[in-house]
Amino acid sequence: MVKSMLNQQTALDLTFQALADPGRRAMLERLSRGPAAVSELAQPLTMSLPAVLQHLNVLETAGLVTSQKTGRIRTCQIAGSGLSAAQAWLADRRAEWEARFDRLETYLNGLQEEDRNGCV
Amino acid sequence: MVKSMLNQQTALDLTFQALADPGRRAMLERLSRGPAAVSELAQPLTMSLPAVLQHLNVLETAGLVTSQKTGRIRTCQIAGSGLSAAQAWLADRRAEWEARFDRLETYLNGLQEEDRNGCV
DNA sequence: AAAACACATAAGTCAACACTTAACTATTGC
DNA sequence: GCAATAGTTAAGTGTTGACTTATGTGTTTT
Repeated sequence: MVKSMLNQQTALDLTFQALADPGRRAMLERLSRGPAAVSELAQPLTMSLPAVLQHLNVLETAGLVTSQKTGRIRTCQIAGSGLSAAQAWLADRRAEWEARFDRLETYLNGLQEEDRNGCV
Repeated sequence: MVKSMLNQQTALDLTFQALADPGRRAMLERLSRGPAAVSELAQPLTMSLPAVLQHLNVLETAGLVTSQKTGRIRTCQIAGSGLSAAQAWLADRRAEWEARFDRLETYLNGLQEEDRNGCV
């Protein structure tokens, strides 16, 4: 369990790191609209093919993309599950923050109420 | 409009980059439970104070945290809006992916139907 | 006023990233 | 079989990132 927690933290590192690059995000955007070959992913990007391969590797290591090769063509697809860990982390933080925000609001409303009742 | 789009991409870069570090995520986790002073953020982390300040700077530049100084104490708080851009991007990708997945499923069901009807 | 506190800035180091070009390997089409 | 295609691997380079220590600046406390 301890190990899985550490792994999870590392997984989040890899995920957010992977998402931090605009080229990689562009690749993910393309893949979210359907599978694509490596050269298809490379086409809109202004970089060499080896560079694209390296980015692809980052995405695969992060579990955001899977690929398999048939013949001389490697077909890549997005891995929906990879995105959800990142999404969940963000949602958790927002939820906690908003809960705090709501409590603060309630507290302030309480103060206002006391004020109206002449309590100092 | 072009400029704002570029800025937004840069903003996502900064956001995901900021989220990629476990120390910074720890700081955000702490801040999602309420405001904190710099040394309070630093306390659980095994690094020097200047390092924490640098991380804090990254978080502020990414718009994930705000802070103001009163006296000799700088109080930091999470900026909920900063997280939402990242959340939105992830949600968009997932939505597109899931829509495609659903269409595929529908298509496969259609094939199965045809099969049952003896169509080849 | 002196000491302690809470942060801030500077400068330097070491590793990780994002590329590049060059050379190589397996398919596929002719 | 030979050439073109699609991807792969290796090695090198410049930049950025994550720290560090040393030193400096206001602000309280005593």
